[in-house]
Amino acid sequence: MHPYRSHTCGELRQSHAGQTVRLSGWIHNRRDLGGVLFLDLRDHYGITQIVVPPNAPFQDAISRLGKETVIRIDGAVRIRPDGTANANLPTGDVEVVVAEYEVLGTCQALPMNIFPEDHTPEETRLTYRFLDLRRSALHHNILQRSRVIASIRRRMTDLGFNEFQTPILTASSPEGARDFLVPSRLHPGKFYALPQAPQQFKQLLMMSGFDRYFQIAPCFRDEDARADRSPGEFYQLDMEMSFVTQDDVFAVCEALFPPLFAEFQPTWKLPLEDGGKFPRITYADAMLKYGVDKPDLRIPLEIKDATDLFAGSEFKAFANKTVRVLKVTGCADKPRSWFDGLQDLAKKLGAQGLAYVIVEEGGTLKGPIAKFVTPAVTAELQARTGAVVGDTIFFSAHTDASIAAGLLGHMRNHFGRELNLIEPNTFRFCWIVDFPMFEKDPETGAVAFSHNPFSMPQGGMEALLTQDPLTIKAFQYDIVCNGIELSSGAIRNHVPDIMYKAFEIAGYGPEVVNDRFKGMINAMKFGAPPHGGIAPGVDRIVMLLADEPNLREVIAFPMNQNAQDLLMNAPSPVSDKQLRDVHLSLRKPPGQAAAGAAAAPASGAAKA
RNA sequence: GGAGCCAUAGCUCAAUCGGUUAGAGCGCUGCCCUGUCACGGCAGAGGUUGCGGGUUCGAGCCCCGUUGGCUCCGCCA
Repeated sequence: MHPYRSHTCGELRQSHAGQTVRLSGWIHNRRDLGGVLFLDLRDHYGITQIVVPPNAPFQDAISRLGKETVIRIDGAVRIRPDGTANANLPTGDVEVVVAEYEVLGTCQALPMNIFPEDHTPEETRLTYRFLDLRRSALHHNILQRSRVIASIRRRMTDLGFNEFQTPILTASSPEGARDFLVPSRLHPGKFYALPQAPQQFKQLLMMSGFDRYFQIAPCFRDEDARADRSPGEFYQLDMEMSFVTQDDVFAVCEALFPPLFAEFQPTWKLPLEDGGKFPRITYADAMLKYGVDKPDLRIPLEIKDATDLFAGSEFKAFANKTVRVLKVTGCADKPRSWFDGLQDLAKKLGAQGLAYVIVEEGGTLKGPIAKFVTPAVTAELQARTGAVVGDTIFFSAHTDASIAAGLLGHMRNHFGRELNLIEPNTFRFCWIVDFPMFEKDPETGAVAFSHNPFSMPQGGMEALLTQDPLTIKAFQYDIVCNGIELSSGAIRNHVPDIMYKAFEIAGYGPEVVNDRFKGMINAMKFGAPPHGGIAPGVDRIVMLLADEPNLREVIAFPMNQNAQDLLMNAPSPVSDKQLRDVHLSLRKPPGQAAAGAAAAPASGAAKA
């Protein structure tokens, strides 16, 4: 017989009755009735009830084993007595009467309960992640992640894509997020960088003639964390295609995502437009109607412009500023404290406050700024927003249109949650298209790339030569689902002259392009195909499919908000020898780092 | 870099307006219990209320500072 098991803990049924079996697993729970003792034995596959009979010589010893001890048991499968089956367990019709057992792994006092799965501080969960991962909720999420990725690979292959690997140690990129740097031992003073994305490599693969590329690609960016943004590293479903238009890229995503999401969340609604397409919203429209470039379309609220209504107003807070309004139903009867809370939230977001009026009988307005709104403007506001008696109209005004829009964008999401307006159990996808190619750097006022410098400007060279750069749009697009930016992509610029010109507009001479994008600009001069792609975030896809609000719930070993791995204790100091090897000295060694460095050789020795 | 919230037993939480010996459930230890499945019952151990300072006759509670965590802003081509 196998030393550990003949069956798994999720396997036994009535048909196994009478067989002698061997099971191994964790002691999940224990019910000691004095005479008879029940153990729930758990492994990856399930839970099986083990019975220790009253006359067993080892009953006292086995009853003292703590939860999460790993044991092996031998025993006979039998059908449970009438009325004692457990319908909640797949194995609940049977039990195993233990004849012999062996402890395979002892367990100390636990820092957290595996069962029942009560709330535990995240710091504890991350420090003891291997315990957290045993709990069914997280265990299931991680397994689901594995299945989602397997499904993605199968679907991408079926769509004609080939999977490639690209380097992890590569060159630092001049734009974008901060790089993680890796010092070179062989080249003193030089550094590798971990890729922020395999952007140039995938384009080079297209120029190498491979036509359809994908990769479940690790990406590294040294930026601060958010609930939907892991610090340091994350995975993208990176893809790129040759000889395609924007519509061709969209078609691939529309063939991939709806069936993928239906596979893993089959009961949820996934509304699509005719032909199975995602709605397309221009960047400008999204900023106007939703105040963000990643609108949550499950929330049935829409922002309207009211700039013209207050253009010459005597109300200085609104006059000659961009004014946006948001009608909200169902909050007029909220107490004053609720509206005060909104003021605090608005201030937190950097606004002066959040002006509002409530529509009353007869079309009059109530509220702190009601006296500044003339009857004519009131009528027009009601017409534009559709506000009726009992509705509240919120205002946002700023000289910078995007700030005015942004405040109501945040408030729109806030109201969605607060007033329970979010359409339940639904995935609302959309495309955001026509992103601007350039934007004004708010600090320097200079023209800079707005997103990806490798995107093809709409209108090509002619647009670059004739248009105001700030009006040029790019073939640059995002997929958004339920207010989460799943991915961004673009049709790339494959024409060297247009590339040089675009960089010139952004303030970089040809020598910069030649130096920093040497491989790619070179490849573009030797017959580059038109190409484009997109890179949906795998972690965010799994987060949506698992219906989790936080990325850490779908990552096996995540870092905390401060980019620390509490389980592996990273980052950590290194020894002086390691630093010397890579020609580094610490600029400002803090006291604790010096102490840690002294201890490092010991851990190094342990490894060897 | 900045803001908000949080920090009480191993874990989840409570402790009235600042007032007697800081409580309960889970877990742990011991005992009882022959059909439980979140088993039940009895008893017990377990606390520098994150840390430092202050106000006060008296601080878990108020004030200041600090550390850590989460969320958000900046940042994320």
